[in-house]
Amino acid sequence: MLQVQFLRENKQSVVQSLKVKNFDASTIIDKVIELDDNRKSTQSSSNDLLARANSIAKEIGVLFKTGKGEEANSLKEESSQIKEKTKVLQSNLSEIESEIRDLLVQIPNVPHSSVPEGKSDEDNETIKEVGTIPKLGKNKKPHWDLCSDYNLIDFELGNKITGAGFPVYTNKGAKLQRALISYFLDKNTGAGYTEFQPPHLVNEASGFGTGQLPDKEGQMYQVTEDNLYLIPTAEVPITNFFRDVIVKKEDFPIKCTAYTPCFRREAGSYGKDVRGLNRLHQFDKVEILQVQHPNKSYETLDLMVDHVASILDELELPYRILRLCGGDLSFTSALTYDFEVYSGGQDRWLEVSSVSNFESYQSNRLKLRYKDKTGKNKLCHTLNGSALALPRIFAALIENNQTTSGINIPKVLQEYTRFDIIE
RNA sequence: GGAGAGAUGGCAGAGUGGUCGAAUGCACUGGUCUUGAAAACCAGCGUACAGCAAUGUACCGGGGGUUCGAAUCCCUCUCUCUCCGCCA
Repeated sequence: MLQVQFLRENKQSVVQSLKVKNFDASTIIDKVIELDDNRKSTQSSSNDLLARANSIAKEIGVLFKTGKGEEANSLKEESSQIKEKTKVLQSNLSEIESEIRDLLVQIPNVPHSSVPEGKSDEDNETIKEVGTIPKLGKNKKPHWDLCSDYNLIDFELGNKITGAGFPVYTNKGAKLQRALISYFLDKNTGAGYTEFQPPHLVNEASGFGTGQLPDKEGQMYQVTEDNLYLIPTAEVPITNFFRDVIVKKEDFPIKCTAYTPCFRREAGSYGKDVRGLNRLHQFDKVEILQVQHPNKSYETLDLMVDHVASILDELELPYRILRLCGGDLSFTSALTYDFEVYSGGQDRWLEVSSVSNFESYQSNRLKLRYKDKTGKNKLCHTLNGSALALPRIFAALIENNQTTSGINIPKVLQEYTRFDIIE
């Protein structure tokens, strides 16, 4: 959510920048400012009345103390009239405030100046491509075939006990999964991130804090009996650690990492995108997240990108880094780099990480602030990314490393898996 | 699941109808003192909105009510704790 003050001061540039996201902000900003003017004047007349009512109450107190209670009657009369008036003003005010809020949540975050124009993922800008596309020959298989050949994942069993999109990892598949989680967490903590194990269910307030609620309610699994939601990403619980928090500026940067399963309803997905591990209702992910001073957040974004890249380097997976264009950039992000690995069995790029700077967009909603030099509270910047999402890494690893004699495990994982080949 | 207790500022903890945005202690910040530090002393120290400012208004878990006036009384919701039951 953007701040009204910010919109007032930067209307033209905001409108201009949001064109990159294909969003016409002009009318909505005018409406917000108009409502905010209205808010100010309503609040100020209400405050004047309340001030009078407060002083009447004090006067009456004095009158009663000095035994002149009967002189209070006319004051009481005035006070109850004031009460009528303020009641109306107050209800107008809360209506105006909720209208402003409703409008503000419709305005996406302002994209960073480096965000390229574009309508869809086809317009994303490839800024780096690393590694070589594997040449697998014509006997190559996609991961779903490899999974059944080598007994790594039982999709049918998952269908039986839960449904489509809930795979059962078995044998060396389960071990590889566990190895990846440990390896990712070790890499992240090694880079200074503090490890957390958050709850996998969150309450309504947390859903609002990170913006899943009220709009994207349909994307989350809900436990209605207790009014809790299964997390779609660790970002939700971890970011909400910082809801209503004022951090000390010497604490910057705050770096968190967590492994969690992620639950997504993925309503409306179909086709080759959902085959095998490509898109699941439950999947594992290790997330990294930082809270940073506004002056340093872009420096931090670069560091996070480098960090994710170093993991993919070690896994020896070919990957490319994309700068998302305005049309593909998420609602809340100012700048996002996507990581895609090449999965040789399917011959396609798979998104495995998305690293974003939200600037103060999340912080404003969360009320996550720090005290600046003059003691004023200012909004922090938040950033997060996957390091990394498991299923597509799993898919790319087994597809790219398949040989006629088995699937080779990259060196860096072997101390975690305790085997170097799946036969 | 049953019974009870509670929710106040960063923390601890007073406050049961008026001058309480809230005592006191700790923590924190600045100053005096000191070669330096500690101690002691002095001062400051919640958040939001409006305003150039003085200041005003709101907030004592959330919402509603009674009253001229509510942290304090009433209703309701949420959460936490204790005991019992169940249990990894």
